[in-house]
Amino acid sequence: MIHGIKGVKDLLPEEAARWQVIEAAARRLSTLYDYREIRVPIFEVTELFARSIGASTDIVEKEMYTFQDRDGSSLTLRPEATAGVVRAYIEHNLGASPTAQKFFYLGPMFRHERPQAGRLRQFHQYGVEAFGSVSPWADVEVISLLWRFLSELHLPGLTLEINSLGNAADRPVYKEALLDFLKGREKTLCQNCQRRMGTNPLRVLDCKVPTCRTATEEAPKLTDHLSPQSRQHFQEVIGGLDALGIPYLLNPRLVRGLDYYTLTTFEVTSQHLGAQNAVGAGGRYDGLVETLGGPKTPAIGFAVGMERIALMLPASTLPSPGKMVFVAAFGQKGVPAGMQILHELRSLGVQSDSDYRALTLKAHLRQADRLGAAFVLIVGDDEAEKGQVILRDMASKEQHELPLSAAAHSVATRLLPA
RNA sequence: GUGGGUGUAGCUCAAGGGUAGAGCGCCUGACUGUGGCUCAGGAGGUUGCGGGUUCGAAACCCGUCACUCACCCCA
Repeated sequence: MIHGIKGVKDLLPEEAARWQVIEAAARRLSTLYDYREIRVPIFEVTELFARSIGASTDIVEKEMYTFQDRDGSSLTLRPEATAGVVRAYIEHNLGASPTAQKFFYLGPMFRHERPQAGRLRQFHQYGVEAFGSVSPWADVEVISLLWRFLSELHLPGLTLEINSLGNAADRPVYKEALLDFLKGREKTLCQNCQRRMGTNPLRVLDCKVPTCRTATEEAPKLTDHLSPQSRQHFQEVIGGLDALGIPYLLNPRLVRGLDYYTLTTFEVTSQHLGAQNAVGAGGRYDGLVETLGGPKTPAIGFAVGMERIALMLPASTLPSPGKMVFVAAFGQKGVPAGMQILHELRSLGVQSDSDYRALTLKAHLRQADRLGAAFVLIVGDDEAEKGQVILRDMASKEQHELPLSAAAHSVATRLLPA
């Protein structure tokens, strides 16, 4: 038997219904905030991701699905969507538009990691990107949209954490200061952190090992090393969140894994997930458009993991299924008559079904019950000959006869809102 | 890439060397043209796969594959 690829899952109809709720909320709220949908390819030239995400990040070093095209060029299944959106923004010269360019996207991403709870090799993200504004209010808007989206889905136990990484000039200065501090206590750090000192010292702050946490208790804080401009930007973002009543936690240890982030970074976590507890995250990336060959353009965005949201989505947010009509058609003359009614019902916009395998009335009614039909139209040979059908209300068991020609219309007016 | 856990009926799980079981689901009948509920009956298994130990293996050993959780890292 051929089975699916490790870490790549099928969404069966029952679960797809949950996803539709999530996707509908994403589209509705994005539109409400005046973000427009953008659809970019799920694969791009490898270099795009290497340049944007950062050549020395885990994603680029060991997690990308990269393959050779027939002409020998290297292509990669997108591990995230920001790079592709920025590429499209530059390629179509969207920055030339007089209005701010704000986009949202929805779709699959690919990373070759060992699967675990809330982490798959093909996973799905909803995200937004806002180009063109340096204003802290752009940061606030993006965070506000993220928070509203998660709130409207009634996800439990959420925490919003926020930090500033400073601008491109601030970071090297801080990195230096942090390294000086860490060198003094290298021995007390875990193996991982000793390695991180060489690769990405900022991540040492993010370590969960208790001894590392205490060792870095006194570490210089990123927020203390911000330039006045960076500091002011951060203060204004915080002030904006306060003004809108969005609850947050300042976390000076919050460091993000992608190289392109600058200034504001944020992350929403939940206590109701496993070890992979980040529901959504994002930040500002003022240098990325320029890095990829576009005009100097400030930008900010977020991405949320749909699988992680689906894991937490309470049953109460799921809509109840619509009422459907089942046509129980059997016998030489009953079947054609029933199929005619089924066709009419569907033409009138009534959700309806039949079962071509069922040969007896009993079998039909059992199927109707399983499908949760509100009404059943019974058409056997007797009814077909009389030109009548029986309408059965499944809940009350009440039945009455209708003329065959008027049956579909009669049921439609009964079910559809006037 | 590393480590732990688990693989038995369609599903959830028992049986821990001696005849493979339960609940749910499915099928049939009671009800020959009326669903659910009840009752009676029935079908369904190379115990993931390959080897080994043993008179005898679902169980013990080795290998392998799959799933799963965690590390790294991330949404």
